[in-house]
Amino acid sequence: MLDIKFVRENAELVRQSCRNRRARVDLEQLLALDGKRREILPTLEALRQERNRVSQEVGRAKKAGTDPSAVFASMKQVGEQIKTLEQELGQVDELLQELLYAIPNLPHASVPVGEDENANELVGVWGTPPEFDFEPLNHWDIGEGLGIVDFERAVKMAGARFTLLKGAGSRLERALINFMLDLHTTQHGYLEILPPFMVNSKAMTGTGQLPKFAADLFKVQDTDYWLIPTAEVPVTNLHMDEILEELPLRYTAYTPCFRAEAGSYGKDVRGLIRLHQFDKVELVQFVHPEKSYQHLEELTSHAETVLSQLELPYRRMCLSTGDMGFSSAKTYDLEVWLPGQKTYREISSCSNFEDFQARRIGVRFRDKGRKNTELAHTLNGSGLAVGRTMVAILENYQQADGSVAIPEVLQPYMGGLKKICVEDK
RNA sequence: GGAGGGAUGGCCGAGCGGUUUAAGGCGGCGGUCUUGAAAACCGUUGACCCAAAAGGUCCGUGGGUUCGAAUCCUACUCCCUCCGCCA
Repeated sequence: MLDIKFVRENAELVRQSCRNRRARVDLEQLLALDGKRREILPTLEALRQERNRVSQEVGRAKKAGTDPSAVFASMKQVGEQIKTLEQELGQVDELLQELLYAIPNLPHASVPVGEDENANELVGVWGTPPEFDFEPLNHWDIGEGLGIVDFERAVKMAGARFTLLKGAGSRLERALINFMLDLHTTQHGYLEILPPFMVNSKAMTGTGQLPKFAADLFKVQDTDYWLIPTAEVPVTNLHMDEILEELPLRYTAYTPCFRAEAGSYGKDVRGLIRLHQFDKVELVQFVHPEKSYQHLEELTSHAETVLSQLELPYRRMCLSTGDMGFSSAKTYDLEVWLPGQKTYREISSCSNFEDFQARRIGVRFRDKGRKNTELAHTLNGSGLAVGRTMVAILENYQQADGSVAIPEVLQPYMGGLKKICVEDK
């Protein structure tokens, strides 16, 4: 959520930003409501001041033994006026809030302006795509060939966009989770969190999934519980309504992620790329506003370290205004090379939300020795999407005989296994 | 699921209709004393709205009663204790 004061004073900038982000927002109504609010407030406060003053007088009179009841009739009217204005203000506030919630974050000046992903900017490319002396397979053919992924049975018990892993596949997933968590906690200074996998509406609103994107989420019937679409939600809400004493704070969390994937019919229907449930290790930071872009570089490099340690070729993109997430001010996507599909695919998304989420969640901090509180900046990034990392390993490490080599750093997590062959299933 | 108890400032905790601009304590900060520290003593110390002052809001959340609500009524949420069930 943007600061209403900022919107008021920079209406044109906000209008342009919404246009660049392809968001339709009724800014005129918002500004009109803001004006109305600022009209009501002084009147209301003057009346309340009057009521406070007279009430004190009544108290004093009663104590002194005189009869104060002469003012009661007129004060009753004041009370009624206050109630009327409060109701009016409440309605204005509610609508104002609703409109404010619908405005996407302001993109950082360095973000390329553009319609969609075609306007994304290539930041850099790392690693060399492997050469094969055979035609590399898709990960679903490799996985099924090895018997470590079962697409059909998962569909029977759950439906489309669900899969299940078996044997060395399950273990590889588990190995990846542990490897990533260990890397971030021991090398990058993150504290591991194991959060709830369901959260309430307030938390979903805090990070920006609600109220606008309910259709992308799964909700538990007859409750206020939503399945988390990413660990970003519980972990960023960790410090709801708190004044932090020390920054930066770095958290990492493994969770499954649940996404309704509404509107993605026909996209990535095969394989492990787009599922209703997938595993992810997330990185979240709470940082000082002056340093949040340094931290974005740092956090992104932490995600990149996972890729480089796994020796997977990847590139970094800076998302354009049209392709960025609603709450983000700047986002880098890391895209891993997939030889079976001969393309780069998103495996991590690292964003600086500046104070957009912090304002909704109420995360502030106080500089040592300072009196005022200030909103913290929040960031997060995938470090990494585990299922897609499995895809990348299957495709990049595939061998002519149908087996898949295990990246060296994962071998300790696989009980020393160097290669998944058909007989290992 | 049943019965009972509770929710007050960073924490503990008083207040149960009118100088509450929320007592007191702990913690934090500043000072006195000390070579330094501790102890002791003195002072100070919530958030939010408002450019600021003045002022206003906030005692779990919403609604109500009243001239006036932390205090009374009401609904909801959450927490605790006991019973039941249970990995």
